[in-house]
Amino acid sequence: MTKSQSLSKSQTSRSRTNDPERTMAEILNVATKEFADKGLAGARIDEIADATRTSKRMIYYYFGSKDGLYVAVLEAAYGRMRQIESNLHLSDLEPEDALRRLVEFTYDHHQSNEQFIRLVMSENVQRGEYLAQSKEIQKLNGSALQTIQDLYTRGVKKGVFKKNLTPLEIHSAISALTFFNVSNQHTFGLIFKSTAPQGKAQTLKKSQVVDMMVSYVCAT
Amino acid sequence: MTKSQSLSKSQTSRSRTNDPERTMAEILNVATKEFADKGLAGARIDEIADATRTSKRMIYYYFGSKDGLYVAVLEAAYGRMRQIESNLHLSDLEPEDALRRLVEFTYDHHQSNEQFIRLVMSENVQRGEYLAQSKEIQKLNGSALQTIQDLYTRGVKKGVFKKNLTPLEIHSAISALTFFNVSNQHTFGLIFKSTAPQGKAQTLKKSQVVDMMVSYVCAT
DNA sequence: TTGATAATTAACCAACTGGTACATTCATCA
DNA sequence: TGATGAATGTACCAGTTGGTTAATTATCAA
Repeated sequence: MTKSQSLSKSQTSRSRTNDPERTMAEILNVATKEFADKGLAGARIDEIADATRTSKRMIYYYFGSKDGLYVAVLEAAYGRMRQIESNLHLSDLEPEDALRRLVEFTYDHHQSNEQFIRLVMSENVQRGEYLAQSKEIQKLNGSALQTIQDLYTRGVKKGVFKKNLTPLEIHSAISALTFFNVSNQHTFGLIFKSTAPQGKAQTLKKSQVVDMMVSYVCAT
Repeated sequence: MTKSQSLSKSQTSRSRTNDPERTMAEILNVATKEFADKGLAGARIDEIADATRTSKRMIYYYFGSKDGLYVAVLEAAYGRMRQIESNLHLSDLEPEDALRRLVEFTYDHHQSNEQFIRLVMSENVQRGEYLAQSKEIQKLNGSALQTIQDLYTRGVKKGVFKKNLTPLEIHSAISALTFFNVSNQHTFGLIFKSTAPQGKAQTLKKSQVVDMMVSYVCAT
């Protein structure tokens, strides 16, 4: 327990802690929630500040502007994403199993990271204008494709995969099927809710997405 | 040439035309562009008004509020969409050809109606909050599914389609593959642009989407 | 200890933005 | 024709919002 914590909380003027790292991290954390929730235009700097133990001034001190904060949030979110992605160990598995595993992982990952998906949606509504400003982003392009490249090459060599597919095609298809399921759940739910009475269930089940990808990639 | 046009344009006080239908239609039209472009929170009533031959007052006169206008825009966009969708004649074709045709149509349609896609994205960022307010929306749920239902049943009877798929599953898969391609083009383009040097080309080609759907729906 | 710099607070502001009050003109029908 | 309601234009407003000014406190190297 530090000395500052032993003071009464109602004291307004006494005892401040300087902890830039924690302040920045907290701002970024709260801002991520807010931007994911309301988008760039819908988010309010004042609300972000209020949800923080620090003040609005600090946001401008560390991030310069609302846009600057938004870009920082995007960078952090994409960074986290890449890190998680790189933790798969697909090279131990047979190509077809590896493909299944990759699809299942991506499905679950999108399913449980709605916040990230909402940030990506917002950014696409803004035509990638802010993501383009980030220099960090350039670095993380290849990794996901490399994983697929390896897996696919092994499968083709073994004769179980169709020839002439590109890693980008495969990645796009997996992304499309798993992303849409989360991103468009609300409008889809409204339009087809009477037809699909499965409660919270997604319209595309995990097994279906796996089947689709397997039947597409595997040789007939 | 009407009498009003023969007057000097600098005349501020003379000659007004009352044309409520045209006024409403123009507002709706401009608002659709603006909301599709910037989203609900990003759009500005003043900018919409300025892009119109009428005034901001008229927006409130006819649509009550910014939200009201936004809901009207959503309704009109979904209505147009449904109408176009219903103009396919798939019952003349063999099941497999009909499926191909449906996928191709949907692909092209999404490709050439980015405005609609952007509205749907915005609305999903807002968790469907405004679409849910529309009573019109309830009416248009079944039609797309009915088309697929018919087509699918024929295919199963003929033995060319897999059994135990639902129309909703098929519709979802087609939507996902064609929607994502447009909706996420910007972030995807930024991350994989160095890897995919095809200029404006989408990452998922039409033929690929058709192949995926055919190989998924058709019996092996 | 001290002095320079980094971190933080609180009050403030000008521009923006959704919305409105009010006066006025058009269209229509008795 | 004239009067009544619908349609429209102008000017305005109050609350919001991103951003700032200026003063204060913590931190740490010399």
